[in-house]
Amino acid sequence: MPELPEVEVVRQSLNKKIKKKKVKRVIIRNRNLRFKIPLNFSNLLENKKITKVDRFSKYLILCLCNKSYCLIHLGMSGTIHIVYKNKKNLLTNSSFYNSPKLPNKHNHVEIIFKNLKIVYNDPRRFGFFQIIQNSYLLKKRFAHLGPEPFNSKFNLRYISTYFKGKKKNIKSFLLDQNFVSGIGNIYASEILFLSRLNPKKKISSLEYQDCKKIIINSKKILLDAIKKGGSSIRDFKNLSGRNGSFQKDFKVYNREGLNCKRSKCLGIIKKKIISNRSTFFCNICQI
DNA sequence: AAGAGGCCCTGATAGC
DNA sequence: TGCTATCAGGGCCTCT
Repeated sequence: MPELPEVEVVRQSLNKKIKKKKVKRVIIRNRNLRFKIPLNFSNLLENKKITKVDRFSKYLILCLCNKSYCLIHLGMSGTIHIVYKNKKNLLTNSSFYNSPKLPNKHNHVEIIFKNLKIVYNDPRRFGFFQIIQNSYLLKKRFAHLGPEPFNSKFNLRYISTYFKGKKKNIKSFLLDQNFVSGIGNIYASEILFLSRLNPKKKISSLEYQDCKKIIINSKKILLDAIKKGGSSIRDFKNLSGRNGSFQKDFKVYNREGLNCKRSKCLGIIKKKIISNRSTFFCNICQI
């Protein structure tokens, strides 16, 4: 489900709902996620105020009033649902009518506040929760991750330094979170289409202009996706149960066999497995 | 060190 | 209807 834009959309709505609210109670329904939720997890959250909801890359960060942090990663299939406690609220809140029915299977964690609770659901269990004790450890936790595309550190000098001595194709670098963090399989294909670059192209053959395009278009695609509420393929919805709409803007992802959307291009979208993931590109305008 | 590949897990869908 | 195979938006680990 979630690449940086989807996680950012969740962060924004979550921040509105739980910022400055105190965690009353935490219920663990199922500890089994990528990392097993530790027995003292509830204790570390209960009675703490959420100062704000932050994000880095694809990680949600609940900032707690005692300067510790609760990391949430949604993995491939993690979703967060919001449930209002008060039935009157339910009936008057318009978002209620758009809300998906709360799934009853694969709910792992419920974080309960005074008027509402958030429920974490994750069928594939690739997501996780993790408490980080302080900002130093938080920094350390993210130390292996490259800059987000929005960061000014993601520049030409950085890219050429990083590419030195490496030989893979450009698609696998966009997916490499050590190189640049936040881009996933969907947006990697879209960024390369916009840059007119073949995903199989080796980084050694990239020109100065190509790298420039990658920098600009990474920001562009992700920002555009955030603005449109993310991409809703499968079950991604924001907390109000609304779909994002960026999937309508996909130029190549999931469009195998269809015509290229670039004006006057007569190409057909092809699908190839690159770095173990489906990759989509136009066979004519992406050289 | 870099790169390829496998693995964690469940569910939806396609094909027989 | 029911079986099996394949695929899915992430990230970590091991082996060469």
